[in-house]
Amino acid sequence: MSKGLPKRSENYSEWYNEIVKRADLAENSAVRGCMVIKPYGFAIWEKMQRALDDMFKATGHQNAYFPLFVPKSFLEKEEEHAEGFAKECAVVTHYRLKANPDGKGLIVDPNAKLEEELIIRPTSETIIWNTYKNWIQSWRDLPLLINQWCNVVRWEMRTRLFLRTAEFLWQEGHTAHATKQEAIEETERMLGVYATFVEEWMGVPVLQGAKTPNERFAGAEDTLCIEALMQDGKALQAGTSHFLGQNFGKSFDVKFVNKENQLEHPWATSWGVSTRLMGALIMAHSDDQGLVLPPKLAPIQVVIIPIYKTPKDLATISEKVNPIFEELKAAGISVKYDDAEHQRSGWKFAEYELRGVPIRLGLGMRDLESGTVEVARRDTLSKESRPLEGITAYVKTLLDEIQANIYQKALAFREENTHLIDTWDDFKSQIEKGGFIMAHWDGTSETEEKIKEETKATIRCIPFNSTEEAGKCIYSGKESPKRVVFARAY
RNA sequence: CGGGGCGUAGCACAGCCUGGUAGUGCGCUCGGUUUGGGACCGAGAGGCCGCAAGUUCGAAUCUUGCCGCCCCGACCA
Repeated sequence: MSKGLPKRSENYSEWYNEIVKRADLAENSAVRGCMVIKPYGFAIWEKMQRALDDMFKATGHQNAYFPLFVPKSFLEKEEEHAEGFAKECAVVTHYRLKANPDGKGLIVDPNAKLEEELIIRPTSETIIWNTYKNWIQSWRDLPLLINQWCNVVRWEMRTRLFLRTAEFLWQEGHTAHATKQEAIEETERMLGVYATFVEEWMGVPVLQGAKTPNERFAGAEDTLCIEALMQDGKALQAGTSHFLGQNFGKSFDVKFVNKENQLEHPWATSWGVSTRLMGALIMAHSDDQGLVLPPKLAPIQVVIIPIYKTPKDLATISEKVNPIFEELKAAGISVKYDDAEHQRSGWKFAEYELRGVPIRLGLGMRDLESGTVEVARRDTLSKESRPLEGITAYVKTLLDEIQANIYQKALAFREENTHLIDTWDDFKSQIEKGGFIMAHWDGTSETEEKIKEETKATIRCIPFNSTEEAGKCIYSGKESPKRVVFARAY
C-alpha cells in the first residue's frame, strides 16, 4: 500500500482527491458526475445536518418535502430563473421501457412519451411556489417558514467530489412573508445561521456579504453569501441566502389578503447549503497526514488504541480501558476502542490520523505501570503523557481547545492571505498567488466581466462589515465608495 | 463540443516500439518470527489483457471500428 499522501503544497487537487478517497469519505460512482458518499463521509454529513436542522427549528422553521420532478411549464414561469437553470437540467421524457424487439435489452417505449416533460429539480422554488399558491390566502398564513432536505440535479460539465457533483444533497429553505422588510430580515437571519454554523461547527471563518448582480441567483433580487478561503488560496462559496422579492409570488400567482383587506403578493426568500460544505471542511483544515476534523463534527472524537505484544497483555489493557471508555461515553464523548488484532498499533495511528479523529489515546503496558496514557492531538500532531486519573475531564477540555484552535488556525491563514490592493499591476500579480483581495470596484458589470476575463478573478462578495472608504476602481480608475472582495473561486 | 491521455488481477501499474508460456508492487489466504509510528520471511489463490472484426502458423502487442474512463478548455446561482 502506498503510504504517504501527495503533498498539499505540490499538487492540491491530487491531495484533495486522495484525502477524500483514503479517509473513506466518498468515491465516483458508475454514473458520470455522481458521487457515492461512503458511511464515514455520510456520518460527518449527518452531524452537519443535525446541527443545521436544530438551528432551523430554533428560528421557527419546519421541514416538509416536495416532489423530485418539476413540470417544464413550472420552470418556465419565472423568466430569469428559467434562463439561469435551463442549461443544466436533466429531463424526463418517457415513463416506460420495453424489451428491444431487435434483440437483447430494453429500449424506451416510444408510446410512453410524456405529454409534458418533467425536469429533475435543480432547485425547488417553482414546485414549491406552485404549492404555496394553495397554502397562502391570508396574512394569517404568513410567514410561511419551510425547509426541505433533499437531493437536486444540475448537469455540470465537469465535476469534483463534494465541490461540484451532478447530483448533490442539500437543504433548501423557502419562506413567504407579508412584508418586504420581513423577507429581507429573514434573508439576513438565515445567512447569519449559516455563518454561525460554518464558523462554530466547522471551524471555518467566513466573509459575509452580498453578491454583485452578475453573480446573483437566477430570479433573486439580492443574493447574500458566505465565502471561505481554502488552503490553496481559492475561495469557496459555502452558502447563499436569497431575497426573491415578489418574483415567484407574481409568477405563480400567489396572493394574500393583508390586514387592510387588500390583495398582495407575498415576499419570498430561499437559502441553501449543500454537501459542498464537506469539500470546504476537507480543504480548510486537512494536512499532509490527511483529514483534520473539528471535534463537533467528528463521528469519532476519541480513539483508544492498545499497544501490546501478547494476547494476555491486550486483555490486561482492555480491562483497564473499559471503565475509561465507559466514562468518556457517559460524558457524551463519541469514543472508539480499537482492539482489532489484525492491525498493528502503528498502522492504526496512521489510519485514524488519515480519518481526522481529533484525539487519540494510546495505552500500553508501560502506561499501566506508570498510571499514564499517551494523548495525541490531530490538529497539532503533538503527543504528551498524561496521568490516567482525571483523563475524561482533560479530554473534554482538550476537545474544546482543538475546536477553537482549528478555527483560529484557519482565521490566521485567511488574514495572512487577505490583501488590500490598490493598483492593477499588484492585482494581477497577487491573484496568481491566491487569497482574498480587497480592492475598489466601480460598481459596473462591464468592469467586473473584464477583470474576470483577464484574471479569472470574480467578485466573491460586497462585504457587510467593510468600512466606507472612498477610492478608485482598480481597473477603470473611476470612483468607488468601498472595497469588495476578489478571488479565484471553486 | 475541441485538444491530450488511458483501458492488463480487488487497487496502482509494467510489458506493446521490435508478435512467441501473463508480469511487478500493494491488498487477500495460510504458516512462522514480530509488535510504543503504516513489520519481516516463506508458501499460495487470484486474468476473456475494454468489446468486435482483420492481418498472421501465432496477437496484450500490428490494423480498423466501436465502447468506456481521466485530464485540459468551453460551462458552472
